Amino acid sequence: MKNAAIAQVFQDMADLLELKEDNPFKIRAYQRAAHTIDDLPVELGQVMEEGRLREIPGIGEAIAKKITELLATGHLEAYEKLRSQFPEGISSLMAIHGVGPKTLMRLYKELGISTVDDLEQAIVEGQVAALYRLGDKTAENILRHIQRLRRQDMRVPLGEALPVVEEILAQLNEVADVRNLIPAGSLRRFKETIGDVDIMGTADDPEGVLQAFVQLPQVEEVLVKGTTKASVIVEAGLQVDLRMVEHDSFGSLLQYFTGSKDHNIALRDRAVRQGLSLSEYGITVLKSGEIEKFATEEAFYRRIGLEYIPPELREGRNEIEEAEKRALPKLIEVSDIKGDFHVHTEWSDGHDSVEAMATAARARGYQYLAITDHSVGRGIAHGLSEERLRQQVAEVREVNQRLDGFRLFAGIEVDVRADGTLDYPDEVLSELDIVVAAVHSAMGQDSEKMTGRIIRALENPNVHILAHPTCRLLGIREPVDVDLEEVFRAAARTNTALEINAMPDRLDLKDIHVLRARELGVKLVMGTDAHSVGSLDLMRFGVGVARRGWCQPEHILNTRPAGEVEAFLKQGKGGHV
DNA sequence: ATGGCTATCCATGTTTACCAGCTGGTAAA
Repeated sequence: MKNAAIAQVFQDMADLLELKEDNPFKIRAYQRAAHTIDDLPVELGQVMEEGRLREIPGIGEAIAKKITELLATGHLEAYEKLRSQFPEGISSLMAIHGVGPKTLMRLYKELGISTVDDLEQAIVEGQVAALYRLGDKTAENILRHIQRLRRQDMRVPLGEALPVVEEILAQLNEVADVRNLIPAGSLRRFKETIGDVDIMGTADDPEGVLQAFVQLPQVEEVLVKGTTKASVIVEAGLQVDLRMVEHDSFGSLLQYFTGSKDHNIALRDRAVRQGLSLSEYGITVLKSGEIEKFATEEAFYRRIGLEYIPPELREGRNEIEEAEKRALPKLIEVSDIKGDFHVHTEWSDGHDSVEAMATAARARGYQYLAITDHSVGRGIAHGLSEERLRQQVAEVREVNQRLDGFRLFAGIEVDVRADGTLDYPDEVLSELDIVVAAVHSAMGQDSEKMTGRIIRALENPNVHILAHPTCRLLGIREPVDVDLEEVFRAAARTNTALEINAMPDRLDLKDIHVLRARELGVKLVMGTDAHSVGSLDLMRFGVGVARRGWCQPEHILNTRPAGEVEAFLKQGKGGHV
C-alpha cells in the first residue's frame, strides 16, 4: 500500500470522527498524521521494515499499529467499523464549503441526505431552507459551492494562480493607496497547487482598499466583505481573500497566514515552553500578559530565538530545529541560474528558432543553453530523424560560433522506448554535447517494468540527464508507477543527473523527491522544457521546487559556470564517479 | 491520539464574518 492511500484512510477517518463529534484532538491527530504521511519522502513500508514508524512526528503507538495493519493486510478494522456507522461516501460532502460536520449530520438525520446529488435536489426543493436555523441564504450559499465544486477541482496549479494574483496586486496597487500588499499562504510557500489565496495588506484607509478590491474587473463574485477582510472569486474559480491589518503587527500576521499549519503548530509549541504565546497579533508574554507587536517577520522570528525561515521551508519538517542552530541552508535563487538544460525549437514542436532561443537565453544573463528537441519516436511532435538531427546540430554549432561568450549545447530529448532502449543508436548520441532521456510512451507499465526500463536508460553511458522522471501532469495524469528509490540509487551510481522540470504542470521531480534524491547523492539539474522564448521564464517555478527541497546553489548544476558544465557533459559519465 | 519532562497526568488556538432570529451558533482560516 502506498503512502497516498494510507494518508487517505486517515484523512477519511478524521472526517468520520468529526461527524461523530469525537474528541477534537483525536481528529486533529489523524489529520496531522495523514498530512505528514502524504508529505513523506520515503515509503512507509520501508520505514516499517526499519522499525522506525514511531520516529515520524505525529505517529504514536496507535497510528503506528494501524499503519502496520494496513501494510500487512491492506485493510484496517477500526476504519471499516467506523465506516459502517455512516452511509457510503458521506465524507465527500465535507468538501463542500459552507457545510460543516454539524450541518452535515442534521442533513443526514433529518433529510436522509448522503450524497452531493441528494443535497442539491433537497436545496432546489426547498427542504434545506425549511430546517431550523438554516434559511434561504444558507441554502443558496451551499448550492453555489456545490456548483463551484462541480465545475472544477478546488485546488489550482501554482502556475495558473500566480499570474492571476500578480495581476490583482498590480491593479490594486494602482487604484488604492496601500503600504503593504503581500500574498501569504501556500502561494507564498510556492506549493505546487493552491487552495485559496490570502493577501495581507496595510493601509491608512483599509476599508477603501477593500472596496476597491471587490470592484476589480476580474472579480466574478463577492463571497464576503467586512471592515477588515473580503473574499472574492476570480477567474478559474480561484478564491482570493484580502485581509487588511494594523501596520505595526504586519510581521506576525504575515507569518501567521503564510503557514503552513504544521509549521505554526510546531512554532507555538516551542514558544509555550519559552513562556510565550503566539497569535496573529503578536507574542504574549504569559507571565505579564503583555503583548509585543512585530512589523516584520524577521523581528518576529528573532524574538523567539530563531533565524529567519524562508516561506518555502515552512512545512513543519525540521526547519525550526535548524533555525535554532542557525543552520538553515542558503537557498538557491533565480539569479543563481546560469543556463537551461531543456528547451525545444521549431525543429520539433517548439515555436521559435534555435537562434531566437539562444539570444533570449543570453539576454537573461545565461552563460549557456542546451537545445534538446524531440527524437524520432515522437512523431506527433515532429521528432527529428537522424538526418534532420544532423542538420540541426550543424545549425546549433553555427549559431554557437556567432554568439560571443555564450555556449550553445547541441542535444536531444531522446525517447526511452518501452524496453529501455533509446531512439537513436549510441554512435549518433555520442556525437551530441548533451543527451536528455525521457519517457513519453507506454506509461501504463507496472512498476517493475518501468523501473527496469528507466534504469537501463540511466546506464547508457551517453545519457547525461533523465527528464521529468515521474511523467506526471498536475491534474491531468498521475505519475507513472516507478520505484523512485531504485531510480535515485541508479542515478547516483551512474552519475546521471535527474531533472527538476520547471513547467508548472509538471514540477517533476517534486519537492519531497528532491529532498530524498539529494540524500542519496543524486546530481540535479533544472530544465524549463520551454517550447517558446517566453517559457524560459518558467525557471522560477523550478527554483521554487528546489528551494522547497532545501537546495543551495551548489546542489543544482545550472548554477555552475559553463566550463564546469562542459566538463561534466564531456567526462562525467565516462569516469563513473 | 500525540507528546512532553509536574507523566497511573495534561494541553492541544483564536478571531472574524455570516446567518437566523434578535444573541449565539456555525464555519473558515
